[in-house]
Amino acid sequence: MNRIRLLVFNSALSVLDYRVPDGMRVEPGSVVVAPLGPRQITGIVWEADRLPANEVPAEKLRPIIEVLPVPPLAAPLRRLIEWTADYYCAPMSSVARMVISSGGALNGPATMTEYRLSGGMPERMTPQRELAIAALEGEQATIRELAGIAGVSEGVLRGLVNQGVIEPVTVSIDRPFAPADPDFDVPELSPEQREVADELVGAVRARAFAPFLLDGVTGSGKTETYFEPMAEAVRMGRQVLVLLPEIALTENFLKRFEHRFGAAPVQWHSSLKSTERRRAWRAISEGTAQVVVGARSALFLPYRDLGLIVVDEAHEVSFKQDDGVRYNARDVAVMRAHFEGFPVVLASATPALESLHMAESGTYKRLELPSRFGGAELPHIDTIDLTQEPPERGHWLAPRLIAAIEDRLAKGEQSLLFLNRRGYAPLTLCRNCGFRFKCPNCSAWLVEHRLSARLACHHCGHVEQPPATCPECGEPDCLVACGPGVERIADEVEQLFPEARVAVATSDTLNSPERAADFIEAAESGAIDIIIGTQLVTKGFHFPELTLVGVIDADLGLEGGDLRAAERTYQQVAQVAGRAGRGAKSGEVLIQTRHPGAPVIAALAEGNRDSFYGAETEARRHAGAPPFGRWAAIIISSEDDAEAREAANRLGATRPQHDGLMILGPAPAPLALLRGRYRYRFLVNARRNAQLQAILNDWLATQSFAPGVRVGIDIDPYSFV
DNA sequence: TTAGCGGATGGT
DNA sequence: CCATCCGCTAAT
Repeated sequence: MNRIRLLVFNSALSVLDYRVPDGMRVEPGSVVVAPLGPRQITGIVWEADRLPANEVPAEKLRPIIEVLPVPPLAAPLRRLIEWTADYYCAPMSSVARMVISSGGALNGPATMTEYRLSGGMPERMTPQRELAIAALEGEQATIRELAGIAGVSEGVLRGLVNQGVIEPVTVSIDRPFAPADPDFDVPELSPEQREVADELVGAVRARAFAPFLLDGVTGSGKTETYFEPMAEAVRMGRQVLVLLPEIALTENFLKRFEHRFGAAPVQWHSSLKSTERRRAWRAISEGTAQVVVGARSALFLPYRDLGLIVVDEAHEVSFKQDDGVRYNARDVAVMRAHFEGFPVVLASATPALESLHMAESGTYKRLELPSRFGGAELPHIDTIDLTQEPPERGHWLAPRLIAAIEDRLAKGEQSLLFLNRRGYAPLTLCRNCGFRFKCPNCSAWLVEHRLSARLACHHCGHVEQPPATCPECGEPDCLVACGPGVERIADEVEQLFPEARVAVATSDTLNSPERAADFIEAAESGAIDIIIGTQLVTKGFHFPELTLVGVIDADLGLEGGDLRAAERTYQQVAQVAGRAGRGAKSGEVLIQTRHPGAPVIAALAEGNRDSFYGAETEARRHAGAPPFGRWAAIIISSEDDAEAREAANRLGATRPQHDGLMILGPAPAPLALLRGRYRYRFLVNARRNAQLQAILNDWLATQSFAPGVRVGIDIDPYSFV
C-alpha cells in the first residue's frame, strides 16, 4: 500500500492522505493533482516514505491523478515552509501557495502561436494584402504584433492565414533569459570595497551558511561591492537572489546590473503578467535563471540551486508583509540561507537595530564601508527650529530653507524636499460647520489629491469627487485644506520660484517602471531643479547635481504610538540626507522640526549614528522590545462592531498567565475601522526565551469565533495600526 | 475552499 | 406542494 501525505492549498484541510496508483512515481516535494470530492486540487507531496496508516483507513484513500511536470520542491525549501508557518503562526498551505505562485507554470512547458509568411500568394490580391506581404518579409510574431508592424488590421492578416499565405509557427513561451556574464565589466573597486568584496566572494566559494551585515554609509558603493560575490556565484553555476524593497528602485538597479553583467537579470514582482510570471517561475525552478531581482515574494520561489541572497536596504519596513502570511523577508532570507547552506548579505546604511545587535553579538559578520566612494563627503546637516524660525502663515517652508533653495537655483544645482505625505492636504474641513471628510470604510480622513481632483482614503482605496458645497451645511466655498502634502509643497515652491522646474515624485506620479525611468532620466540630466517626494525618494537614487535636501517635517513619523517610530524617523531622514552631495560638490541637509532637542533629531544633526543607536538600544532594553524581547499583535475584526468587541473581550477573559509574557488589551486598534471591518487589538510582549507562538496557538485554540470574526496574529509587527 | 444536503421559509 | 435560500459539514 503506497500511502502519501499531501499538503493541499487550503488552510482548513492542510494535509490529506492519498494512494499512489501503480506505476506512478512520486517523491517528497512532488507537485501533484488529486481528487477532492467532485473537484481536482493541486498539492505538494509532504511525506511519502514508510508512512504509517493513521485514522484514515486505507480503503478510503483515493488515488493521485497525476504528477505535474515541475521539479519536486527540495527538502530545505519544504523545511523553510514549515519554519515560516510555525514562526509566523500561519497555515502551511498559505506559505506553500507563495512557493507555487504561478499556476500556469505547473502545466509544464507552454507554447504560443506566432505567424510568418509562407512564401505563397493569395488567390485574390488587394492593396491591403499587398502592403502586408511587403511589410512582413522576415517577420515572425503574433497576429496582433504583425498587424502593428504592417500597419493593417488583424482582419486582413487573418484572411491571409486562411489563404495559407501566412503560416502559424509554434514557439515556446518559456524562452530562456539572456545569460549574465560575470566578467562583462569588472569595476575598479576602492581598497575598502575590495576587502569587503573578497570576504563575500570567499563566503560564496565556501558554499556554507554565513550571514553578513554590510554596513556602509550612503554613497559608499555597496551595490558594486556585493556585485562581486554575485558574479562569483554565477561563475560557479549557482543562482543569486537580490531582494529590493520597492519596484521603484529596480530601474536604477537594473541599469547598474546591465553595466556590470551585460544582460538584464530576471525580474520578479507582483505586477508581472501571467506569462512573464510563468516564464520566470519555470526558469527559476529549472535553474536557468541565474540572477533574480525581486520584491519580497521572490524569496519563496523554488530555486534549483541558490548560492547567495542579497537583501538590499535591509532595514526597509516594506520587507514586512502585512497581509496574508505576515512574514519579514529580511529574517526569512537568513533562515533560507541557513537551511540551504549559503551566505546571505543584509546591506544598509541604517541597519535595523535587530540586525545591528546580531552583528554585535557575533551572530552576523559585520562588514563596513565607512566612507563614500570616489572621495565624496557626507553632507553637512543642520536643523531649523520651526518654533524659532517659522514659515510664513499658511506656508510650510522656513525662510532659511527658501534661501538655501534659491542659492542652489542660482548655482544650477538640484534640491530635494522630503515630506512623507502623498496628496495635497491630509484633511479637508468646512470652515462654517466644522464638517470633516472621512472615509466611509476606515477611521481615517480623506486626503485631497488636487492633481487628480479627488478625495482619497490611503487605507482602502475609496475615492470621491470633492463637492463644491459642504455636504453637511450646504455652504458654498467653505472647504479648507489642512496640513501639507507633497502637492501643496509643490504649489508653494512654484509660487516662490515660478521659473524653476519642479517634479513631484510619489507612488502616484511614478506608478509604472516607465514613468520611474523617465523621472530618473530627467533628474540625472539636470532637467529638474527641485524634486519634491515621499519616502520613495529616500533611497537608491544617485543624482550628482543634488546638493540640498530639505526635510519638511521631521516630527511627522514620531507622532502616534508606533513602537519603532524613532528608528524609522532616523532611517528615513538619514537615507534622504544621503541623497545630497554624492557627486563632486558637497551637500547640505536642512531638517525642519519643532523638537530640535529630541534625541533622534539631535543625533541626525550631529551625524552621530552611534549616539542614536545607543539611546535607542537602551530604550528598547528598558521596554523589553526587540531585540531584547518580542512583540506580537493579535487583531480581532468583524464587519459588526459589537461582534468584534464581544469576541475580543471573550478572548481577553481567557488570557493565559505565563512568566515572561505580558498581554495588553483588548483595545480598539489605532485604525479602529479598516476596509469596513471594526478592529480590536491585543499587544503581547514576551521575553526572548518565552514560547511565544506555542502559547498564542494554545490560547486561540480554546476559543471558537462567530463566522464573521477574523483573528490575525502578527509576529514581530512593524505596523501598529 | 466548495459542493451538497437538510431544514426553514414563503409563495402558489 | 415545490422552489429557493441559508447554514452546516465533509472532503483523504
